[in-house]
Amino acid sequence: MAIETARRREIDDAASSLFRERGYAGTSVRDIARALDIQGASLYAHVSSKEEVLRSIVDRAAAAFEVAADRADTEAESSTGDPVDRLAALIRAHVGVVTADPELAGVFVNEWHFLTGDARATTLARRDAYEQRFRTLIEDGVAVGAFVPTDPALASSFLLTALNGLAGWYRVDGRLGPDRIADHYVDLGLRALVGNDR
Amino acid sequence: MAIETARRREIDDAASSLFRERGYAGTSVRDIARALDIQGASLYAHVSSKEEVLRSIVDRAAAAFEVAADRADTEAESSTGDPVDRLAALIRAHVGVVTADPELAGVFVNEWHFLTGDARATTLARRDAYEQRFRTLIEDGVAVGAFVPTDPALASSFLLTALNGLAGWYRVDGRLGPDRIADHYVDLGLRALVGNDR
DNA sequence: CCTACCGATCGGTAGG
DNA sequence: CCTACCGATCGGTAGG
Repeated sequence: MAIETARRREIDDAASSLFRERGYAGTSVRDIARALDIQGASLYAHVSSKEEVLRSIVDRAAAAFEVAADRADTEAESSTGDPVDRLAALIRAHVGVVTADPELAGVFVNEWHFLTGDARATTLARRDAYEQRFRTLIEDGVAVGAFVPTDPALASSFLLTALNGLAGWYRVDGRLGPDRIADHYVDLGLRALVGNDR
Repeated sequence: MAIETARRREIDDAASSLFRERGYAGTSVRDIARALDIQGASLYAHVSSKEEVLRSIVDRAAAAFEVAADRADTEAESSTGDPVDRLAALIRAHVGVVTADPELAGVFVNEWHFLTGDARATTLARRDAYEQRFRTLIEDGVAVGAFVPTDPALASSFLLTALNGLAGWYRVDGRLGPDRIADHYVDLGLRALVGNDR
């Protein structure tokens, strides 16, 4: 785990915002420094490389999604175990992470592939595992007849890209707040899989 | 309209592939040239700037989506006028464009914001107009009771980001072919909006 | 389409 | 966190 000072976190936050707007490759180390009112070279007092900043952001985002999904799953499963409720909780958790920090989520979704080496491989594995939660849940739901018979891999890709798309267009001062968006996304996502009106 | 020679098109194709993989900012002019086995500077015999290449790709992609949507709309409307059928045709058209040229579509979806000036403004307007097709169709469908009462702007964002997400993960040699994917995406998209099983 | 070259900017280091 | 600096690479031009 990286050392985490207040300044270090300010760097991540400034970088998240820039990476989301202009992309990782389109953002220079000096752009990040300028946002913090320091010299470009001064950034290296806190950070060993530009990629380390991306790594830090992506790691924190991945953890946020995983923690939210873990909590959603235990809560929903302990209450009913119904695949419909569990998927609803998972969708709500995902939307919650995105709306709580759209910069963080946006970088995780769109910029992770600029990572190299182990960080890239590890991130890919975490992304796969996260998507697997959706896929397995859909498989289970189809198996017990809670969901319409559909291709679980395709359905989870459809759903997850829709949820991730939110990280691209969500604005804090938008027309709909996080809860209203979550409600609608749960409705849309479940209806796509459940088929009959509930 | 730009001059279109065979070589010019090869440049676009090589660039599309690179832009989709590494992003516009992460791809150098020399990367594109290398893919064509020429010198970096030689590219400027065919092209006035790196951004012009992006502009050309984005314009062609935008036109492909518009043409496909126009055709889908006239065909579906002339047959029934049913919002469900019209949306099905629109989804199928969109998936068709993406699977026919995922590089072209991927660059349009993810790299258009690197455009500047008029090209950026024009592209933004075309994207808005395209999304408006979905939104209006959903509004109409809700109004006549063909779709579940839902927020049309949110529903169209949900749907369109799911469709665009396909440009990120679709591979020509993947498990499912274009038609199967289109079938499933139509099912998922319609079910999300129609609510009761058909 | 090539060679030769341009100024600007890139990520990063040295030494304080 | 700063100044001063590094080699490499960037998009692009001149002249053939």
